[in-house]
Amino acid sequence: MEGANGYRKGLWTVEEDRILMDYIRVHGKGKWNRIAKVTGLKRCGKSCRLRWMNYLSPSVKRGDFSQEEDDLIIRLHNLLGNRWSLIAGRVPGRTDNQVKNHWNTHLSKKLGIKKHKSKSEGSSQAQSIEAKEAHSMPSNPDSKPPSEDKNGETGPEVREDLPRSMTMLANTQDMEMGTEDYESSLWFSTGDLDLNAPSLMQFLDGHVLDFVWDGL
DNA sequence: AACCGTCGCAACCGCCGAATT
DNA sequence: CAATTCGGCGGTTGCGACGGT
Repeated sequence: MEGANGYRKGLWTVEEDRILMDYIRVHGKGKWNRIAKVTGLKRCGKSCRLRWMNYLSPSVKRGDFSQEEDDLIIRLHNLLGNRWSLIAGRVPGRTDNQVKNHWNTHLSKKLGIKKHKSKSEGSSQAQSIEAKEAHSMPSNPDSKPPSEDKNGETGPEVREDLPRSMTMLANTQDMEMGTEDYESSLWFSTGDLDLNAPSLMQFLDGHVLDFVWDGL
């Protein structure tokens, strides 16, 4: 159970959880590598951080994903690919690990998406779409078709205040989300989508969530 | 009841960029 | 400025739970 460096591995015990929570209550988050020294906990800093972020943090929502969360994740994944931390940042109470697991175990099956083995292919583009479940997406029979937009707007809107790529992003709210459309909607390459660019981050913070919710 | 295969989730690993020394 | 440390991310693995035979 202990690695060569003396750190424990595997599932956390109740006692370990308690020690970690006590530490964070007193010292706050961060300085994860200090925890082992300060508390005697035989866990590396990374493991402590992960345990807190994915399980112990009071902001983490437990339990099944709702249909709304599923739809939101599907749409965000469609936009962002496997940027789990970005996606999770826009699904309240869910962690990147939760979102990633949920995608890999439930949603990718639901959508008929196969994972490729190859690591180099990365991102959502590494995934192929099986035609068998075409038009099953978003698999919620109650979900409103995009055409029933709240404003009754029809057709893509060109936003002149945004770069072209942003406009295209924004217009994805009007996508028909059949599986084939899902595939074809992956219009960007990871190179096109520089998520570290401040403009895009501002865009995401200010816009994406709005239209994502509107589209549900 | 025992065995076996599958599933789902928690945790680990390797890598990278930022911050610090 | 180089080396080291730290925090974060995405991909992958390990294992317990569960269902079928």
